[in-house]
Amino acid sequence: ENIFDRSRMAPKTPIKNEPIDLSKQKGCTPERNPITPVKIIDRPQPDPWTPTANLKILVSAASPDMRDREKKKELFRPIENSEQSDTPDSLQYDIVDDSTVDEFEKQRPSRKQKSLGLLCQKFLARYPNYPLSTEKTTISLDEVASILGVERRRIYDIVNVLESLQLVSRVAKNQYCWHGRHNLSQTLKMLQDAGELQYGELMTSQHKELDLEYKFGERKKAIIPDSQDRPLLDFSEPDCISASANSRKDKSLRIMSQKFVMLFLVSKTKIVTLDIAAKILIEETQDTVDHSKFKTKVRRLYDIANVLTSLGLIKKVHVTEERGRKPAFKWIGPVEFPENTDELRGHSPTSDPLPETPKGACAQYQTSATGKQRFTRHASFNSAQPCEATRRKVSSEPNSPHQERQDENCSKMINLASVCRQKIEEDTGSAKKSNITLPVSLLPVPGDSDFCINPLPQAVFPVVQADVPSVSLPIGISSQASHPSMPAASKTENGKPTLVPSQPFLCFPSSSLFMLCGGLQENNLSEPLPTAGDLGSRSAEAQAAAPPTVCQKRSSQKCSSPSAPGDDEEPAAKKQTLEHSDLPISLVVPKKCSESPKAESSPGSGCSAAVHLETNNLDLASPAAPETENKESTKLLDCQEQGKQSQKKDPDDPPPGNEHISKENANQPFQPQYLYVQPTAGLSSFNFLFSANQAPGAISLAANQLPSLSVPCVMVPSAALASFPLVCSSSFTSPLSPVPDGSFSAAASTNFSMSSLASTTPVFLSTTAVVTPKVSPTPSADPQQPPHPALHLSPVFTRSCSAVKLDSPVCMGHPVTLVKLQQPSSAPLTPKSIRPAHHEAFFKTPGSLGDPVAWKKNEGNQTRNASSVQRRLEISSTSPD
DNA sequence: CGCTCCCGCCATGCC
DNA sequence: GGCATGGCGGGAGCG
Repeated sequence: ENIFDRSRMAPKTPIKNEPIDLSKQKGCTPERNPITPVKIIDRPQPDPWTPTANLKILVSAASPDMRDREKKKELFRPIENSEQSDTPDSLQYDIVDDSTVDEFEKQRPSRKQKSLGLLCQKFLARYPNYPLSTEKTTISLDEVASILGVERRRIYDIVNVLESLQLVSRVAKNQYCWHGRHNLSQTLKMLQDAGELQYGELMTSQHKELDLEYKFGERKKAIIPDSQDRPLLDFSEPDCISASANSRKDKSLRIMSQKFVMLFLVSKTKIVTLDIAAKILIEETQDTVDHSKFKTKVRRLYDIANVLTSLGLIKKVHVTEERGRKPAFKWIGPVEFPENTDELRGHSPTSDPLPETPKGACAQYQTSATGKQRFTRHASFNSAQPCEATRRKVSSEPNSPHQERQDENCSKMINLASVCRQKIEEDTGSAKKSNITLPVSLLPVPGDSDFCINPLPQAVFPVVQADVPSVSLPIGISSQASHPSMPAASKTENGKPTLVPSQPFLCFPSSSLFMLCGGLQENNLSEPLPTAGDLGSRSAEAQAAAPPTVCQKRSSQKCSSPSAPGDDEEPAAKKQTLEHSDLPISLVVPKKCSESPKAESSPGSGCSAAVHLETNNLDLASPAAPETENKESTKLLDCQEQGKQSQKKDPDDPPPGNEHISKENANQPFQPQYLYVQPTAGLSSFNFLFSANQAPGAISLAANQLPSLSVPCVMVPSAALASFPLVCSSSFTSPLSPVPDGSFSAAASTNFSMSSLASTTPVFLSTTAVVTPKVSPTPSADPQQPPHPALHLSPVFTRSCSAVKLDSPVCMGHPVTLVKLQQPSSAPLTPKSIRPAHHEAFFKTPGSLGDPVAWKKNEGNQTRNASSVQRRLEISSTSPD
């Protein structure tokens, strides 16, 4: 009763201050009153009588029904706020006073009730997820604001995020059109593609790297390739197209939202920590990031995250790292977007992404963009925005057909994707740069050959011939299971690349995939190794080739083939463990591991030291030492992969006991092994993998440097590898001591096993991706190390190595994960060093590749276009810090 | 005390 | 100048 009184009285006096215990109230009345206007809540002291107030009241009065509905819905909604439902204060309150319209505020509904997330839910509750195509729902910002009882500003926050996913589109001033989720998957797909381009490399390393990087200071640059490229972008302006000016700023929330989503889509683990996201999103970069800026970004991310959470696309989780627990969000939305064929389809140069794409916008977009500057992925991405901006200008016209707009958007996005593709293609073709990840689309089906044919072949062959891939490493990919060996050819489902038995090489288009199994033809198939799982999480499909026999088919699926004995998955464990939802996830593994000495065991190689280093990071899983390794190794990467798998299986639940699984895997002696060759300059885009299976001898290159000709190899876009942890192992046969990596590698952990053979043979491993990440850390950790360049695998390097060293020890590149280099680089060879050396190798080597032509062409550009890796290297080298 | 993130000031741009 | 948008960051709520 008291309450009532107050309320009544209240209207005139600002009572709000009074703290009333809502909880009490709640109890009182269930909802009786439908009518109460929700809002008004806090209206401040200002008199109730203000014009606005009246307006609001009127509005609310006008649509009580709606309100009710909304309320109810809210109540029912589970969401995180579920608790609130228990204590639905605000709502309840309203109800309570139904009698009093004024209701002034019920006292403040706790902060939670005013949260953007809840507000967004309310907002979403008003509109159907899948509206009939026929009906077009327009949203009036003012109306919604008043109904929901919030200021418009808040509505903008929601709408901007929704707009980034195309759930709504702006029709005119103050008006938005509700599209619902019909296009959501398409949008996500586009974002995913764009994300791969943009952040593909990152993915792999993801957490670790990022962490590391920033820990060390290098951070973003290294991480984000684009930034380097494009100078301008950032928010600043993309020059977009046609038009007009775009106000850059404006869309930042939208852009941020898209980028944020992209990060999830690209992330293997599907978990993105806020700080990492913030760092990545702060494009600018390099410099220090001012703390304030960072904070601001984080605030914005919370805003976005709240909306995405309401949409059911992400959920909050915590990641436990070395440093402690960090807030993070996990993607719980759709992961795969099957339908779009476009992507898959290839990228014919000309092809538009979508046939349907409406007009010109796209075309314009592309052209303009292209013309203006080289695209950077980033740029491209941004540029899209501008378009929107443009559109917006126009928007004021109510007339404009919504549909078109939407289409435009879509088309824009698509265009972006296409543009990116093109760009990539170009690069690829030219063999320039790099490592950039190729979008999946790039490699179409085998049939398409465009892709394969052009670029690949050339590049490939030469390489082989020229020298062997210098580095061949057998790599074991932790991932999935091991398969029994299989013939080379395999392909993936979608037409991903395939191996043709006859052919020596495989091309994998997408970054996603990866499993490779090299079948060695003659070489010694002898033991075919099982292939690895795919790395690419999502891509399970992608797969690999396996040694003859077994795997051929795995095509699409991950390799889950039977072969994998239970383990399915990736043995590797990442250190992280994901917990389902709530639980915190621990990314980190015990640090100790790093120290773990076990690894050292590798016998004889001169390089042992080097190995060790790596080992730390990597787990070696050798059959022999599975056990030891297992533990740690498991930790490593699994998360990612497992996560993926799990996702596939169960999105929500992480695979049951990642660790367990991983262990199992670990146990298994074999992991697929591949040899990885780093991309040479010319080839930069691709990575070559050779099957590890082969007998060491065979592979080892024994005699010639080129032993391999016969060996089949797979080319993988660097990006793809990025995802992998890396891998190498020479023979499975004798494992070196496995060394678990203490560090967690976020992404990729892999197990390596070095076999004795390895010892004899020199192996270099490194993933490009890996490298990158490392780099940053490295420097920090170690002072620059001039030495080591080798790892790179640059062909040249390799060659030399091979020639010289064949017998020698193995040098491994780091796996991505490695984060830390805790170890002092005891070994000279350590991967760390990789970077610096690279440069030279990179640049100089062209010849080595074998693909002279391409190479040359590119050369000029190359510098500019240096692959991301290169860039990184450069950067790092250049700026140590 | 730190994580969240609400709130609203104020800049930007268009009309 | 007014209005629509939305960047931004102070500082409060909450655990």
